[in-house]
Amino acid sequence: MRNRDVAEMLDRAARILALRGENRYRLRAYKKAARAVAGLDESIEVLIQENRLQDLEGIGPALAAKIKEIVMTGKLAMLERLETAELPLVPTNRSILLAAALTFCADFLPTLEELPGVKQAQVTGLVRRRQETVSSLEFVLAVSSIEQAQKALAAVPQLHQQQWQGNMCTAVHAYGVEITLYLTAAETFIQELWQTTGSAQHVRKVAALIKDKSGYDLLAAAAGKPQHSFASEAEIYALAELPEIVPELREDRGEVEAAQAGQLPRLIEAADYKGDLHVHTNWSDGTASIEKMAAAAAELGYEYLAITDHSQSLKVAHGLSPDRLKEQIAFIHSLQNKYNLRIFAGIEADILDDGSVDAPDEVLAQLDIVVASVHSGFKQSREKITRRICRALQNPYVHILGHATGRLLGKRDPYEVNMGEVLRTAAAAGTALEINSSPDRLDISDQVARQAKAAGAAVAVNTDAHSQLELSNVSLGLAMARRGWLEKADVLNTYAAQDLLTVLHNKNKQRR
DNA sequence: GCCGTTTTCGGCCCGACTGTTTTCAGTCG
Repeated sequence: MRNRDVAEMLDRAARILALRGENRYRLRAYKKAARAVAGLDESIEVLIQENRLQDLEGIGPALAAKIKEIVMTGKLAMLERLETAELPLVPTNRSILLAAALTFCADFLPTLEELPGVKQAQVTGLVRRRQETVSSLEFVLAVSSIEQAQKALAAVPQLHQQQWQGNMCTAVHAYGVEITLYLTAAETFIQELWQTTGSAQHVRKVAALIKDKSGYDLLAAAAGKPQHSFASEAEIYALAELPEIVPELREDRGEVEAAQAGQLPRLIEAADYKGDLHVHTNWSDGTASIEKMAAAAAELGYEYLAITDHSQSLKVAHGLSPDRLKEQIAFIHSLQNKYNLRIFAGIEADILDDGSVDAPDEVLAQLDIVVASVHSGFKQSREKITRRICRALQNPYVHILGHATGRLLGKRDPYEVNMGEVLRTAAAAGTALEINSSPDRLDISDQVARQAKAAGAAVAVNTDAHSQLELSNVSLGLAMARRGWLEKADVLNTYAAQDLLTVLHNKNKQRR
């Protein structure tokens, strides 16, 4: 087993403990252990053989035993015990982050699939549409007999408080999250999947079109005996004389009309993504070295990676002084060609109180990429913070505005910024907006990303990773980009390295 | 969960700056 697999398992455990509302220091211990394992220079198996696990910082007897268990069995019995434990009978999570929801669904789906009489199971609803937070986790099950499936479900120890309403079951999972299950026959599985994926308005609109075009009442048929058994959702859209609309777009925000006009966007895909433009290292507040981050990015198949540590004003994060930054630039240059990817020298520079950028121009000019972000004065007035951000956007050295609203989902409101003005200013200045992929940021949001495109501003999908493992959060940012109707050409991270530099460099020329 | 110890439970990264500054809790990633 590779170190990264073990690290991912520990990270997953942390996410599940978070879902259950566990002690945050316990979570932190798991996350810290995950990072320690991910950052090892030697194989975890060697450490186990030589009984050296507890030499690692942050790994004590309990985590050492769990790491051994993961390597030996590929599983963690602790998680299975948690599932069957007496639960906190009140759902602990009213608003679940998409990242936690996806982890949970991936874990729970096999349990459902393996139930007697269940032929097929799939995630549906808001998670399938990749909404940033969800309240209930929804699944569709194709079953041979409803009665048999009901009986099987009643015996699932994780699912408490089961309540039936027709073929729909709501329950509380032992992790304290709300579950909704839709049971249907195999012949109606696709239709049920489509209807429960929603949104309700999207479904109604497409169903009305189908009725219009073919006279077939899809929604009425769902209750009775349907004439059609669909093999794919594309067949449903075909009845409406539409191309298939992907789940992320099904919000009734113009996607049906766009489909009718043959103008659906060709959404950005993971394969289009060529590199992360905002990551931290242990030069500031990241946990991994530049070399480790580069190696991890190369392993993901990236063409480039921008190292963007914090600037000097952010003392808590050990922001880099200009001298330290110059040292880092030189070090990054010395690393070129050592990894199978291009490493860009960059910075995440604070936008200071007056809108100036927290590094001297002389140093900024030496950088490949400058992300500018607000890290202070979150409670400033709308006028002041908007003016401040817009001034930074117009700075010739600034390429990307980092996490433009500063929100932390469920924890901190966005600052009062006039986003319309920010988007107009960004478009005029040729500065991109970031979709920050941190699970609790997802900032800018899907809807603002769409407005950015409409305003003519470019978007960059970045992770703001503080460890190698966090690089994989990019899938969340890409989901937001897709929900924001973004295509490959709208996103800077799809450009080849040289094209990217040309675009960034052109901004400098324009403004000087 | 770990860690460090005034060894067995309490605190848990860092640290300068802010402010309806008289003395310290809250802010930031």
